[in-house]
Amino acid sequence: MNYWLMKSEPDAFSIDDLKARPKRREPWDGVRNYQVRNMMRDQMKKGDLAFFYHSNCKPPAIVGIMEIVKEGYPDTTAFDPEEKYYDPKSDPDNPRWFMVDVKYKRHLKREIPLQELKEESQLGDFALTRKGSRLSIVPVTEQQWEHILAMESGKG
DNA sequence: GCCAACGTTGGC
DNA sequence: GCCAACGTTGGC
Repeated sequence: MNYWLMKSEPDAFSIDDLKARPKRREPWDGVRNYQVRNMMRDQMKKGDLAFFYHSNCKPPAIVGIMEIVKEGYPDTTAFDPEEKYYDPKSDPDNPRWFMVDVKYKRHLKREIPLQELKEESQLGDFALTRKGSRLSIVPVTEQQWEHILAMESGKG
């Protein structure tokens, strides 16, 4: 059982958008970064839990929880020239990009802003707040997961 | 809108 | 394999 944090710009796809999808499920497509691709293809397992993080907004924050419901499989949006994330170098016979399916679990009782996560020294070396980190999916340790859930009800 | 930090591309 | 140029991310 692994834990993750997955970023999305709420203007493009928010947690409310996910909740509104049929069966509250959606493929997490459009990732075009090799490190993140590798995580989705190799490490993310069915049943893993992930924080939904709103990025590039005010304030950037963890807003909810979702579950990985389908493990890595080829990202078909890479094959379609009509798609925003079309990549002519991804061959259907040898796909370059992968995605997972996620399912909405719940909103947090309150949003936990990035600023608060940065100030929380007990989170230790957290991939989200590491200097220069720009990955759209980052691993979360079990300790960090539990601590953030405690922050959910501990303040605000 | 700015820009630091990274990642990717492609000429050599 | 090096590295300059360029593109992207995402906080601020």
